[in-house]
Amino acid sequence: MHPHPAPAAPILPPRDRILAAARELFYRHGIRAVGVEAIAEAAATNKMTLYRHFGSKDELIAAYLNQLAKEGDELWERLARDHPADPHAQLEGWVAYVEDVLANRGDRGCAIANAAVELRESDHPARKIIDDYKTRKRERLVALFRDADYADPELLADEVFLLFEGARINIQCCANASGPASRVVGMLRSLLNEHAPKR
Amino acid sequence: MHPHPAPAAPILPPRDRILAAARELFYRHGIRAVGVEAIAEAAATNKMTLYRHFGSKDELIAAYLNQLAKEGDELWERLARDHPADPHAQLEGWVAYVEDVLANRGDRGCAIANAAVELRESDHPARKIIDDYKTRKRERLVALFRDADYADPELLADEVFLLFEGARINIQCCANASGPASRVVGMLRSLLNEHAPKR
DNA sequence: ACGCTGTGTTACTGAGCGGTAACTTCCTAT
DNA sequence: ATAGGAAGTTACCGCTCAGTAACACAGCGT
Repeated sequence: MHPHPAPAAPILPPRDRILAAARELFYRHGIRAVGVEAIAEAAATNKMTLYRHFGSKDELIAAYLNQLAKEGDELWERLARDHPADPHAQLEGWVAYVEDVLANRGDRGCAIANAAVELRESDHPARKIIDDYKTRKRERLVALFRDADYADPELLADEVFLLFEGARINIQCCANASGPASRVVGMLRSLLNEHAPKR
Repeated sequence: MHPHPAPAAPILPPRDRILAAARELFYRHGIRAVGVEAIAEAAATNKMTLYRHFGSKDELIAAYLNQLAKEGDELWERLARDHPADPHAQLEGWVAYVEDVLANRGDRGCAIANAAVELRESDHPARKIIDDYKTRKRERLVALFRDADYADPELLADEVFLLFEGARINIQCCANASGPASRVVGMLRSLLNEHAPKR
């Protein structure tokens, strides 16, 4: 009942509300399809406050993508923390995460990949965030396969990486939910087993 | 020198020029990023003529996607014609096509998949075209693997399909050209060999 | 009391968008 | 020769967009 610091206040500062609203709307309807006014309104605030925190829509987009990239990175850190010095378990944990993502009805694909499709200007501030994130993700997979003593970790990582990327883009092309994406987790597990290194 | 029917006239009727311009601009800059005025101008015509041939931008988008889908379908028909009753050769032909596509510098991914990302309204006329095309493509691959007597043609087709889709989306996320996509042709050939049926 | 800072509110600008009206020009079929 | 239709031209409508100005109002620490 303490009024001021509100231990777990349900009301966030405007900047966080704006970022949360942008995240929801950008992901659901697309970046170019959503105007700043709609975001401000969804954040229960107004355009002026939005522009005080983010100098332009492009900056807001960059902040949106930075947030997503940060959360993506945290997944890997969590995997490493939960299974220290056990790359096999980390790989399994990642596959479980993939399973979760693909099981989610109403998934609209990878928000970062979608942003790459929508933002094609090569000088857009978002491009570096996108490229860096995807490169980092691929390198994490390679490192994991290498640490797990798989032969040809680059090739295996690329294969696994592309299967997941393909699944998430294909979801958006098939109203039919029983498309190729529904089988990808099985493929991943098979790949891990088939190429399993010396045990 | 006959003036009228112009045997191989370099000047196409307006409708074709508009469609060609739309194709170029939509693919290069994105559908939402390009206005009808710019398309008309690039087609060396004007907005009125554009609207006489296509009732709205959405109809133009649909025509654009229909054209792409038709050309995609023609690839498969050409493969079947070039290698009649030889599904193995057809598969090899498809891989060669994939190799061509991925070797192309400045590739911006699958135009149809990109459209799926940009056009999320579930009632957009483009959605059906997109879904149908991707479903058809997947089924063609399945049929080809089945005809070629591969075991589990659905699984193999999905794997190959998703690898290609993943490669084309990933190209747009990596300024770095030596990304995972550069290895996908090798993966495809390995898959075809590894799972090769009784010869 | 004071000022400071962050927020809300309203109204506005200028540009670009999709789409249309009205008229002219030109080619072609008869 | 003439009429019809397709194409070009210009100007316009209404709307939405990103971004800004000016001002009012709060809470806060001093």
